[in-house]
Amino acid sequence: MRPTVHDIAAEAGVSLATVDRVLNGRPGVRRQTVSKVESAVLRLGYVRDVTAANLARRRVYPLVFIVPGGPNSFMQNLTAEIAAAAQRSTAERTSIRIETVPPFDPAAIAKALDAIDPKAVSGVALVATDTADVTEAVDRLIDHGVPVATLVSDLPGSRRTHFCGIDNIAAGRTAAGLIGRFCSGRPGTVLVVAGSMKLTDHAERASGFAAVLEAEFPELAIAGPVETNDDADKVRQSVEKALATNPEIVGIYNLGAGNRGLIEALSKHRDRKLIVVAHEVTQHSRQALADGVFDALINQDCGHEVRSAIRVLKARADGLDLLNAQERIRIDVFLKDNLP
Amino acid sequence: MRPTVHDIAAEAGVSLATVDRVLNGRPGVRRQTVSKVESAVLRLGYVRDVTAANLARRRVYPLVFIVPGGPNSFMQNLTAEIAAAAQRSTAERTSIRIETVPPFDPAAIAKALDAIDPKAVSGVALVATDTADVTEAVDRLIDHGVPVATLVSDLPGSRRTHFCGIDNIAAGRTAAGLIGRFCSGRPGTVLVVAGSMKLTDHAERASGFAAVLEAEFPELAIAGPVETNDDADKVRQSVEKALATNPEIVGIYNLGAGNRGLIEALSKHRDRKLIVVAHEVTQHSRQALADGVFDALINQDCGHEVRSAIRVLKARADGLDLLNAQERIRIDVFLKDNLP
DNA sequence: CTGTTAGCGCATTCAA
DNA sequence: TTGAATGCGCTAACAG
Repeated sequence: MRPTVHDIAAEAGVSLATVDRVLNGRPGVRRQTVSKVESAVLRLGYVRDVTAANLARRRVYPLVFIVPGGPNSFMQNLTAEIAAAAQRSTAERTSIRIETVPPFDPAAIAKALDAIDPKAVSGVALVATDTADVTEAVDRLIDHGVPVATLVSDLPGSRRTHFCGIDNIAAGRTAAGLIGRFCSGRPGTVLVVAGSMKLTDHAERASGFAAVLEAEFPELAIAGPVETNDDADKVRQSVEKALATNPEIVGIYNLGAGNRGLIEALSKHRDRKLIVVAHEVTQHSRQALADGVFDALINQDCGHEVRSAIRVLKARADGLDLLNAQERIRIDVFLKDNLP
Repeated sequence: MRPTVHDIAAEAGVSLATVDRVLNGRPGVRRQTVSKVESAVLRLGYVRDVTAANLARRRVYPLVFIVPGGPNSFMQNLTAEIAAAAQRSTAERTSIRIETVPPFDPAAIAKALDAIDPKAVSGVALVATDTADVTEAVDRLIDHGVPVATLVSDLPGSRRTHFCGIDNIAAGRTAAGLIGRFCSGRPGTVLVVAGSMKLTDHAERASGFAAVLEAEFPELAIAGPVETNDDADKVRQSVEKALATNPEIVGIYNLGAGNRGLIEALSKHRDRKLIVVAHEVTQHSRQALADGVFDALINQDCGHEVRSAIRVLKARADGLDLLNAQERIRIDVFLKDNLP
């Protein structure tokens, strides 16, 4: 039978209320008494029953998610996953608010962060752009004691609590390994398409990609990265132009969004046998992979990211520690053979 | 404020105890009264607070895990993950017993299953061999109302509650896609090495592999599968013999265990530039991938599998439903670039 | 068949 | 600075 607060109280020769004060670090207890309780806790190996505590205190965790709006399919999936988590909120004792901000608008993110009342919230998660205003707004929340998790794209300069996303350098390296091997020694150029180098995830993918391609596949050169702000039309135009002007291109790595544009551009060049790797499984990219238009997709499970963010923020709000292995977001590699 | 049992009692004009009887489907309540309560539940949109219920009834979930012993690194990792989960048992209200049985011994598994007292257990998980005795023993437990989850390798002929593992056909297909593309058109033979075709996971991988290789890479023939009972020595001998006698071999797919033996055999043939794909990240396979001895590894996250099994069995014991997306075990594809 | 009552393990008034 | 008493939402004796 595991010990309860009653056992501690008896063992320490104090009342329930005093035990509770010590356990929760509340003031108004003599040094002497504190250590009496603490040693009783140690002696009996007491661990608090969190569910009972949450019941007694009627705890709910008000959480805010800040995500970019716009046509980006991945972000729409992400938002849907947050909404799904919000549906489960009573069972999980959470209360989730989704705040949509315009895409690629650091000021809007900073403003949304600053509008949050630190006392009314037990955690914040956001898809960040790596800019000074956002970093500062995040650190302000941290200073007010609010746990902040970055989602999908990290904010390395900040003091954010946790990053819920993949290792994007490794993702870029993986893309290079795949393209390099699929090209099987054929020399040429690989076009790299990105959304914005101001996004940490994009910048990291580009650097990981370049590192491996240079080191292991010297026969392949890199063109770009061209920046498209994740706009499908710009992606289409950029790729069409590159394919028209550069006959050396043997592969394309789209490390950002806008796969729709890429697919359109490729539809006119089915004869060129390009090796194409892109990110995120969406309706369009899935079809392209199945059709052999894409050769591989690198994916992050945004459902996992959202669930992880919630677990991390809740745990942090209570000062509990978490299961690291469970929070590691995997770099999913999909060929058409293992598409779920 | 979400409604409680008190609200239901008031709304239905009955006592707390009666509400509880109806909610838990216990007998001894008039038809009339039952429907009064049920309609009150519907009207107020009541959902039970599971944590409070578990507190009141001091619920614990006694779980049994049956796993093969022996030198297989993957199974050792799996056992370690179960042990880690057992450490967390107080917080998760579980009580986990690990039962180790000799590897490749269906009778031992069946015996262990039959030794379980259905009344003393709320769920069972096992790594199954697909044989009649095991299938029947599983179905007997199911008949006694015990939820049973298969772990890693499924038991398709049984009425098991859930399979915690990867889609092994897709895993085999993926291996074929990888080997096929990495061979880049070079004709030859791929040696397939398996543990035992009596294991559903191995059989499924072999069939998925063959299907894709035949359909998409007609220049590649298949030799095998040779069965090794996951014994590293047998793997080494089989591979050495095949490499010595068959100069056509350009690739190897080890869909079972015993990677140590494979690595030893390959160490004498570094000049042959073989494409090698194997399963499961372990100490040895990880090193082989980093060294370029292996070209890719397909992995299943056994920590995830164990956590999933626990969630599934607990949910099933209470008749709750679960988050399917969270329980899908991914086919991890590792190149040396994304090895964690 | 139905209701009363006393907990589960913990937090929190309100007095002392 | 400390303690007694009450309640969180639910279950389970025990009566009636």
